[in-house]
Amino acid sequence: VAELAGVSITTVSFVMNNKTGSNVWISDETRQKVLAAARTLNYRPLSAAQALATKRSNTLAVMIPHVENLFYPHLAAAIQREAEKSNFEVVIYNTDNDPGREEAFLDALLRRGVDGVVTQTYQWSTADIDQLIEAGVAVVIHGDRPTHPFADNLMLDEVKAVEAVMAYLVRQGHRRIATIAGPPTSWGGRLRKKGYLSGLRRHDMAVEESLIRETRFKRGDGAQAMEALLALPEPPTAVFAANDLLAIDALLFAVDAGRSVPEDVAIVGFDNIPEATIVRPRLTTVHKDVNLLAAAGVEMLMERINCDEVLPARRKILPYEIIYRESA
Amino acid sequence: VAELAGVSITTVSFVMNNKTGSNVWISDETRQKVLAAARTLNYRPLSAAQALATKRSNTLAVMIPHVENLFYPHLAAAIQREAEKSNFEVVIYNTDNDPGREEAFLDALLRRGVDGVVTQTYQWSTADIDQLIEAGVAVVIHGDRPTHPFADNLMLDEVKAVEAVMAYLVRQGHRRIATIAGPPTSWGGRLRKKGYLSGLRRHDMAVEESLIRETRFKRGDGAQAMEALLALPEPPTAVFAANDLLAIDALLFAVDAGRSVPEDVAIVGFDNIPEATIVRPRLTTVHKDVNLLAAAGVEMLMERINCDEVLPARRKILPYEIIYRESA
DNA sequence: CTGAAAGCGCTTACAG
DNA sequence: CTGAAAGCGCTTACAG
Repeated sequence: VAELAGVSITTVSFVMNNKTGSNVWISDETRQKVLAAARTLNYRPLSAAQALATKRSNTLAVMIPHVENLFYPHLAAAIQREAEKSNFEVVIYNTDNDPGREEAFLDALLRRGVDGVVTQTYQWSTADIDQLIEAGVAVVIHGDRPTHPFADNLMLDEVKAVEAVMAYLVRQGHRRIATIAGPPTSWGGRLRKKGYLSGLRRHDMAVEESLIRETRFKRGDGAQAMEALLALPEPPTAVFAANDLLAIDALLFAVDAGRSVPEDVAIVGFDNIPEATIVRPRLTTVHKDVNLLAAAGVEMLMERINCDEVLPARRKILPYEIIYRESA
Repeated sequence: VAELAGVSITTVSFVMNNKTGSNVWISDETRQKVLAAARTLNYRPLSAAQALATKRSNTLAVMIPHVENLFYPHLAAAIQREAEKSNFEVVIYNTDNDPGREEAFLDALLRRGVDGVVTQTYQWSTADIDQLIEAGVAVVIHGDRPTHPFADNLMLDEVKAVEAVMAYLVRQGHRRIATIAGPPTSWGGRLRKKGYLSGLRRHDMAVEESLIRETRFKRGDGAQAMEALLALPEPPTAVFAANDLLAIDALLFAVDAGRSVPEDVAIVGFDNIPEATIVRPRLTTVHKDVNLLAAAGVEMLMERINCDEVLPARRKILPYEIIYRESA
């Protein structure tokens, strides 16, 4: 390649990688020559070749379950910024919650030989994760499922967060609290529902099936759920939605239907996406910090990657915070 | 690799790639053997090795200027879905409009040896694009800059779209129309401003500097601009914002300041992002179709990739549509 | 119908 | 301080 400018290809490789370590020394003179040549030739080592030779791709992957929820693009971007600091590339993969696409992602991961992945998945089995681990890829999972002896978990204490929301709602005088729960197939949906249920219990409120609406995490589903809730003979005075997408949907439906929020129904969400401040009234919600998540995730990944043995599972719980705005 | 299951590594490669073409024939028997072995071994060819051997990465890159504008995550996701049909991976790169990150992206592109890229860039020079073309990567650019003899352009007729918006506003009786123009460094900003100006001209309205606010494309900037506009001795009765992010910002500011939209000020945006329907009043805007953009972009890329010579520049203009909602 | 061999562009012991 | 050589895991003429 760039040895057209003086020396051996070995030497070029050494200076490009600053391999001035163990028993390699490059004279300043040749180093300059090489650097100059590289510059004029506009030389850039092909990452595919490097990956092949070193068995390290310097690539991280992140899987996001959908794009329409701004939380995920933001998370992905944050991870990208974070990974750059360690000179890692990141490839972002959107599955739209499609099991087929999750499988395809697993395949792509393995074929590309990424060094690590941070993911949130509905479908992967322990066997799938085994494959990754065996292939030497580090994995951190958002949420607590599936648990795996050699994969890390990264999450908020979502149950506790929702319990705190419930306590707040009760303090506001609410005794009929509904939830728009999201899909039970998602760990987030399950955890948040669990928090709702235990919140009910702690305050001696009965669970009423009609106040629990399971939905997907899709735009539109929140409105539908809210419609059903408002049509109840005895409608709830407050509703906790399992994420902001749903909450905003529900809030808009209520407002457009002529109810006032929070007077007629209080609404609180989860995630704190940017849209939470552009609806009126502004959405009260629990803040899930994308940058914290990204930093912690990449850090855990890096520790695994820069370590020879495969570490046992770790679990990291990040802080949450309730953001009190106008909807509750 | 998987030849532990019978035959030569050549044969494996042949069956994996269905290379049953020119002078290669594989007996059904061996084919089955190989397939079976591959399955039990869970074999997946390493893409890095394939890329190295074939000089083709089967990867597309897309650069997006920011994430906070949902338009771009959506565009990226659409491109990803589209590329999958041709069995291409796509790597998404977010620059946040940072020139340094744009440079880094160029570098990453070249090193990774992507086959094609669709981009929208403020900073790349013709020389930068030359580098890509020479390296054999196909490039399609959103917008019309920089023009390059061997890169394709893909865009709406943004000028005409804005002229249509202006005509509509005039038809509604507006004679004092302002614009929140976005940055003049972006082609979108420039084009849309051009449309605004020519719209003014067509309807014999004078251009008034105080009615033209140049901003970044950042959340918050629209509010600031709207504040200035409303504080004018003679405020505008309508404002065209260069994108929905800005428009929504402006709309919220006006509403929160007690003006009614569109009675006191009409507002129209550009892009038609999902948020446009979650503000009240709902935003009137021009629809820029992400799926069309993605399909056309990937198609142009594929044509270049599957063609031996390098095609001369082409330009594709996509249709736009004004979506009339409540804000104007 | 199938295999041996060279080559893709790098890195890394190993010699000198 | 520097270079020759093997090897990373694939593909692809070329022989047979």
